[in-house]
Amino acid sequence: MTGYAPSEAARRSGFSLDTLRYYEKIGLLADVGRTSGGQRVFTDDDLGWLVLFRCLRDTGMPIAQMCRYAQLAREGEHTADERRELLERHAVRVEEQMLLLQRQYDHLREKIRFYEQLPGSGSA
Amino acid sequence: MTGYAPSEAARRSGFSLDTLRYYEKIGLLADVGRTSGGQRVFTDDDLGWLVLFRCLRDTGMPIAQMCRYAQLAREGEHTADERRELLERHAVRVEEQMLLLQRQYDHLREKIRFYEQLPGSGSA
DNA sequence: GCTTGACCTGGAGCGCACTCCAGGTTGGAG
DNA sequence: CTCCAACCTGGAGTGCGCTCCAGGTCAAGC
Repeated sequence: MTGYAPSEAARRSGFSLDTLRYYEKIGLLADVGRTSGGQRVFTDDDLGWLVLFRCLRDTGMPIAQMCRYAQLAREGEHTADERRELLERHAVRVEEQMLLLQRQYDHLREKIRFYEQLPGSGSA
Repeated sequence: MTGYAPSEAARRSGFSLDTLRYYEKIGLLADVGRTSGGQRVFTDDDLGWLVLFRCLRDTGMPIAQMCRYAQLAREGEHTADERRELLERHAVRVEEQMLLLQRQYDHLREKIRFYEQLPGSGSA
């Protein structure tokens, strides 16, 4: 049960201090420990959550949906199915996103090739 | 030189009418034709630009950068190199984005597999 | 000629996800 | 004991990219 100072948690998760506080304020990150003086102490478990949030944010999940996921997890084991489904649906959206990104990347590369082969055309 | 009504341009480009007007207002789309009565008429050339903007937006280019690109194109052939470089740098960022997305997608799939194999654990 | 749906303008408003701030507290190093 | 960097709070502000609105105009079909 190692404890991490806010700055350390920020460093490890890649979120800013303000973002960590914000995530706690909106209830995404719950029950973060405190010192007697009121300063936050993040556990390995908190860090695990942050790594998950990093993954979900990087793949474009809205914060509201992450809140829902976290809420379900807090409610206990019986929500495991719903949580899995939520992640599965998200994964499908990510697949679509990846396909679109690949398609548009190909367009972009084609456009660049056009510049390389026919330099100087002013049209779009 | 076919002309398209705003609603048709919106349908073909996937941008909303408001977005088309917005793009014109900020100078991203310039010199859009008008009827004698003041209603917009989009040309195939305009549509070509919109398709490019769609590509750049879908790959995450900020609007300010698209404006810069469009501005350069308007300045003439001598900016072709700069335009190509701008697109190239963007393409590199897109590649990084695709790698990150793939990595985080893999994490997500791993997480889902975990739910499928060990249903019911409450931790993150 | 009249109707009606598509279009026009300038400007305000929105949703998201932070980010910053002022003014005060904490706690480890020396 | 003192110092100062790191931390705390509530709340305001920011940046982006649209999106919506009111109040009016246009133009194609009947």
